[in-house]
Amino acid sequence: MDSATPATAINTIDIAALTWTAVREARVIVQTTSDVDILDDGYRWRKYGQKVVKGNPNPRSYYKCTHPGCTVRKHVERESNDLKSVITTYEGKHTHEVPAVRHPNSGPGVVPPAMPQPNSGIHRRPEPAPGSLVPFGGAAAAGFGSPGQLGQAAGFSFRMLPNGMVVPVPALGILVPVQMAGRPPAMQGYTRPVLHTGEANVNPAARPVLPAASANGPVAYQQLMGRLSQDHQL
DNA sequence: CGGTTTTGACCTGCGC
DNA sequence: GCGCAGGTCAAAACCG
Repeated sequence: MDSATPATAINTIDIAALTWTAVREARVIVQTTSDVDILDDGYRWRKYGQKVVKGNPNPRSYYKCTHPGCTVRKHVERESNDLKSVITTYEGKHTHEVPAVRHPNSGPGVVPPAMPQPNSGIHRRPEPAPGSLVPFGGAAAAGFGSPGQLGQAAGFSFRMLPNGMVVPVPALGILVPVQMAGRPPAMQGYTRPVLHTGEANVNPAARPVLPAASANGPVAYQQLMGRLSQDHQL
């Protein structure tokens, strides 16, 4: 039994790297500190596979966006040395709006809620991880969508860095829309960047300037995607 | 009944 | 050329 509330503490989220290939494929890696594996980003995902990767006893789960025609995929895995750390890798760009069932009034330019309601979540069941996981329906929603649950932590912490770069994220959220300098479109041979928050793998010279964007609240992933797309004129 | 999750097998690519 | 690892697909089962 948890000593704390069942609500997950989403402390930090790092969009650590993104890779743009010649085929307009976006890769965004998000690292979160959470008890739940899945980040409820408002889209609907269907799990299509699970695999144990070398060097990590925790299985990696593969998800596809369930929207017709949308080929966006994401992988979710936990760090072997930190079960609280969840790494979500998004590949591709959504060709549709967030299937939100709650804010039909959200127009362009409007920042949609970071997290939809538990009901509009992604999956019905959490993965039977050895840890004390809670159904992301409630946990994710509580963590992301309820400011009161986590205080300032309710906001997202976004970090976009050149692939393979790591930056320790402060407690407060920061949005960093930084363009990728580019990386060889090595889809197959792509190697996941090191994703350890707090690790000193950062090249100071390459660190982007971080605008204070967290004050306004959380930022949805899809907005992030959209921003990236605009930056790259996809 | 529809949609999603689970699990195993198969295929492809890379490294040695 | 062989082996290893990663990623994807397909079929069956389960839940709402």
